[in-house]
Amino acid sequence: MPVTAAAAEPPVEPAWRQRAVERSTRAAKLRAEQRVQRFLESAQELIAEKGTTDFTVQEIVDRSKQSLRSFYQHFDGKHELLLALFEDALATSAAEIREASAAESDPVEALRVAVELLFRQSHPDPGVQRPLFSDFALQLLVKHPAQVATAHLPILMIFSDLIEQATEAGAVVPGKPRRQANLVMQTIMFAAQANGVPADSHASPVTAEEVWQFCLNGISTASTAAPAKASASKKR
Amino acid sequence: MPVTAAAAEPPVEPAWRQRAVERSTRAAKLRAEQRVQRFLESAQELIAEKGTTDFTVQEIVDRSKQSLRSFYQHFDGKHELLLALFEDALATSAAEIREASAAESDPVEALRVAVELLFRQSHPDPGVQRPLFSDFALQLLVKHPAQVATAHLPILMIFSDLIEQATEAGAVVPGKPRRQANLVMQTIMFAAQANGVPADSHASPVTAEEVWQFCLNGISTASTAAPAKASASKKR
DNA sequence: CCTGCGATGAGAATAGCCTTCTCTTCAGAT
DNA sequence: ATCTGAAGAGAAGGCTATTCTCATCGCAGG
Repeated sequence: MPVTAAAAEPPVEPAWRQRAVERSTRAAKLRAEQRVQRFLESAQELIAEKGTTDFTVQEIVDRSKQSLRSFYQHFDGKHELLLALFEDALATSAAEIREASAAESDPVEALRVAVELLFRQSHPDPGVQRPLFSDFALQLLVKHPAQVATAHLPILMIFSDLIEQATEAGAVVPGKPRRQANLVMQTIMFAAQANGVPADSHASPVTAEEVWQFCLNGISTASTAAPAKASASKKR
Repeated sequence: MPVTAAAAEPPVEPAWRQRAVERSTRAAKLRAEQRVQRFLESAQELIAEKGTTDFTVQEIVDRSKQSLRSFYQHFDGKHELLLALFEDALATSAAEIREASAAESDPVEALRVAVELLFRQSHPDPGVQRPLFSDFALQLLVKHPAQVATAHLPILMIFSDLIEQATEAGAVVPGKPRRQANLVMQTIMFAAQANGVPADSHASPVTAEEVWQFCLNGISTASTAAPAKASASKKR
């Protein structure tokens, strides 16, 4: 078994060689990225058109005028492609939320704006489907929770920040912003998702306003430290 | 085209014939139910063993010592079977919750018990997997929300009742119990589900206690009617 | 110009599933 | 005893993702 040559040996590796290789490589990398981009765009078109992530790999390939061979050269599989789109969508979403909430001076208002915007974004709107937020996100939640957590991170951070600011402003009692943000985020996203469709007639969908009130109250006194030996009811 | 004979004609339909047919039928129905039962039990065993709903129909068939032919005679497909198990599981869950909470005299305590029990039940425990609550439930949520709503109904009722009682006891301010119950239920179930696995190391799972506090506060002042022109922050 | 190599295209082949179909067999009702 | 409908056995169909084969193509180095 020979010693690993290309692992970590800058001293014996002539710099010119590296540069040469790098130059050779750059062009190829660019082409590859363009191909990847075409796959991604085709996939997004299909999602927009079919309102589902149930298209076939073949469809992506056909639409992007490329080949299966190439697809699997660039992606580990359909799953990886969807994951890429998913993270992208959430990052975009996060950016929008951050921007919208930054426009508010009052911390509580900022939080409210963020909550309502996220609610709308997560809502299965008739007209503009967002299968990446429903379809795929839930699948992912079961099979690869860690990836979901990663993808949620940007949004989580925003809410964490907003809650912290609201706390500092004295609008809500101190708690653990990160954990509170977690609960708030999940409540919003799932409530929007689960109540998006009429389902049974006797249950009208939950509104953004309701979710907002629920969450605001929810974090207003979230005591987490107390061991609470079932004596929670008589605290204070 | 002959007139429909067996549709709805009690007057011309001799009673003895009905009884005769009924008698003929009963035995067959029993046998059918036994077969269905065997399928269901085999499926549950598989779920318990594999911790997933990803078993094949063939496996169910083999284990139950029956045939594919028979399986599709009794179920519309794998989906229907899972749905049956799902509803059953939730109904059982509901019964447990109702029983546990009924043991508490204080309405708030009763609600707390219910929340924590549902949380535990929805939690992907290492050891006792409950794929019906995660795996399948989420799939269903995307494709057949109405069926999920139906299956959730029993549990929803319980929480609705509990909240109402707590309200009457003056423990929480009046709101819309049904809608509040909806939010509470979803928050609990999804929080348990999403935070069951470690995911990323920097985020320790949410605890039952946290969820309880969050929900209790959440419904403690859920004003839904007021247009709330951002004046919410200065309540009381 | 030529040559070799890695990336592509085109599409066949593989594999895993659910679901349906055909052909028998069998149990129970009349 | 016969007839009918349910059930067993297993092949066949259909749909996908994924892999494999072979022919091309673009391009950097000789």
